[in-house]
Amino acid sequence: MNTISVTFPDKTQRTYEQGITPLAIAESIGPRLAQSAVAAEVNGIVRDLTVPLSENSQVNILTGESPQGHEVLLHSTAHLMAQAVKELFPDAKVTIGPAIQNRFYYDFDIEGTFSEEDLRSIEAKMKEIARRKLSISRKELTRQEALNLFSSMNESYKVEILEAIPEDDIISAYSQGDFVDLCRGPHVPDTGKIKYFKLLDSSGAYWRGDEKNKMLQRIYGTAFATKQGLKDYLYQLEEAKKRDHRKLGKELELFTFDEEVGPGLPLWLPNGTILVEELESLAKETERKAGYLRVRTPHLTKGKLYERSGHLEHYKDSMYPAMDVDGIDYYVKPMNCPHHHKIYAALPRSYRDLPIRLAEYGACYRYEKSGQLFGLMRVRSMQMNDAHIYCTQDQFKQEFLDVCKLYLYYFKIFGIEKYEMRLSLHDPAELGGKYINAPELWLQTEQAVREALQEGNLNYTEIPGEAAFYGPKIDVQVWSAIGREFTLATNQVDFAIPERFNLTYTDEAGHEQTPLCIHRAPLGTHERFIGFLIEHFGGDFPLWLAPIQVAVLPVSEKSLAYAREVQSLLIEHNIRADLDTRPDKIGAKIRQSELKRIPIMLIIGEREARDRTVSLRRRFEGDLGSVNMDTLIPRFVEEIKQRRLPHRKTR
RNA sequence: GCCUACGUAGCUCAGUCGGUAGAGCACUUCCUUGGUAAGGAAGAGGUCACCGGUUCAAAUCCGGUCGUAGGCUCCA
Repeated sequence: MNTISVTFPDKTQRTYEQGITPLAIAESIGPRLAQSAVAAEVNGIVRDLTVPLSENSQVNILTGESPQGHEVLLHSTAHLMAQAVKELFPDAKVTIGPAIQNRFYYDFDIEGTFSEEDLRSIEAKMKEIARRKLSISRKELTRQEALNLFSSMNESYKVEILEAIPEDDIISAYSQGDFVDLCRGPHVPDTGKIKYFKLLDSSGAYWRGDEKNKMLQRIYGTAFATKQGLKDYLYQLEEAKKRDHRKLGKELELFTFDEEVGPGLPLWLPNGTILVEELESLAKETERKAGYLRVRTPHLTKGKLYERSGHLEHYKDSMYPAMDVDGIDYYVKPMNCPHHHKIYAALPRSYRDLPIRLAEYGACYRYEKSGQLFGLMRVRSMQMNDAHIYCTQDQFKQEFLDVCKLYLYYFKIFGIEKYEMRLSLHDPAELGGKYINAPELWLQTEQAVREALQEGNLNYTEIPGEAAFYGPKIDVQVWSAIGREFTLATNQVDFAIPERFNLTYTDEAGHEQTPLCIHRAPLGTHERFIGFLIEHFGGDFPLWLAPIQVAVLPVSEKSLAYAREVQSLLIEHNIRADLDTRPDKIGAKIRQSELKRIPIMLIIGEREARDRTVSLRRRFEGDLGSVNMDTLIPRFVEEIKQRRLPHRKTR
């Protein structure tokens, strides 16, 4: 019998008989490894544990705790669920069931829907099948065999998938007991490997994600290699719910929605308004230093402007319908750009004036489809920290880089560590169609953007074919504590202006030239940004943002007069201070302030009144002892001015 | 927009078989004047989302509308 040499990740080598399976290798290393193995990475490819090895190989036995192993486990759990569904609902047709981040789903075509009880009984059936320890085996089929098999099973979706598989791909099916599924694999060797799982929820999902197709029923679930892993994940989901900006927004009285006002139209309560205005101050201060000029424009505009801008042609579905004013169509604005272009065009411009950076906290209205609305993250009325930079070709790279640096400046202030910049490029094949036909301009600008990013040492990924119709763009993705991904900031280059708005400047030689326009919103919209911040900070805002910065808490009415003095002193120094005059005990007042997540508490009893001091208590730090107000106030003022982050880690 | 679920006091939520509305917190008043996460008592607070239907009788059953949530799709 021939032998082969197997190399392990730690570079050790062992010799085995040719045809040995990774499972047998795992057994030879130790029973515990064999027990927890779910798949094997053979020469860099994740494979089934039961595939025999025919040649010298590098082998990494994967347990369900490795990322690749976890994916296999999740995928196999999806199959287990499909088997359970087929046993309970024989008429259900299976479609696809992939693993996603920490979860899996499977889409079924059934009559009606899955109820909560259905999920429970499916889960119970899954446990039962898992206990049967059915071995999971792979079989490679010819296209015709596969078509015959799935046609005979009446699995029309599988037949449809088969028809779309390219000619030379290997077609494989996995079976466990009576259940057979068309699948590329790999899978765990038997259902007994699947121990710790939970079905999370069900919902509708279109076949192939296309709303023209039939609505299928999707079930989401999760699975882990260990009991603790599952427990931790479910705990994490619970914790994430506590940080949900909609829940915190209510608890901390930041914003509200009202049925009579309308969906997606947030009302900012006084506490939330403080957040909005602090962000505005930050942006105004930053932009003033960066040479931006502030402008203001109306909310209503004639349709003619949006014909010129191209919005009515490309964007009409997302605009509120026109209102008729004296026989002329007027629209509420969905974007500020056309107005800013008009401001640029209002005066003759020389190359000496450029770059011109026009900034506005402009309110916009977009008609989002009702199903898209989501708390503050997706709304119909919004305010953007918008600006448009008009510059020459020569100035473009520097201007673009400066904008990107602005992002980083803001991210540092907010302690945003995880973000991703996505550079969306045009697709040359669609010039003149999806993209305006200016091939040289595209290439030249995209290259300038790349260089700007590289010079700024910014990490980014390139996404071909995702640019706006008028130019390349950078979107900045961030992830909220709940794990939702959001496009917060955007930075776009606009080529469409020259032809549509006739914007010009006079160059050194006295010739008319067309400027480039950069459209940028580093904080995106107030609504989404604050929604994100609420989740990012879990409601514990840094001092400069906290709606109530200081709670003044008198121990009893005897020290109320001095407490009032302290509050006035704080307010004089522009510190937002609340005074708790309720006849509660000090413990209760502290609890209330803690629940409201007020960062600083000043406790004032007779001792403090006598010594003219305060007892300082900070959230997450507790009692910090008695301090003189004269030393305390400059410290608070400085912390606010520098916009320092809280001591505690925010994520 | 589509699928599904949900909508009861300011908030969080009970409410059985259809028989006319409940708790905790918050709020108001009173007692208590206290020392670092809940002192005590009383009171007030509801068109059970809205509209219609079935019924002697609807928070409860049925239909519609509005809103919210989880998805699908799309985006700041």
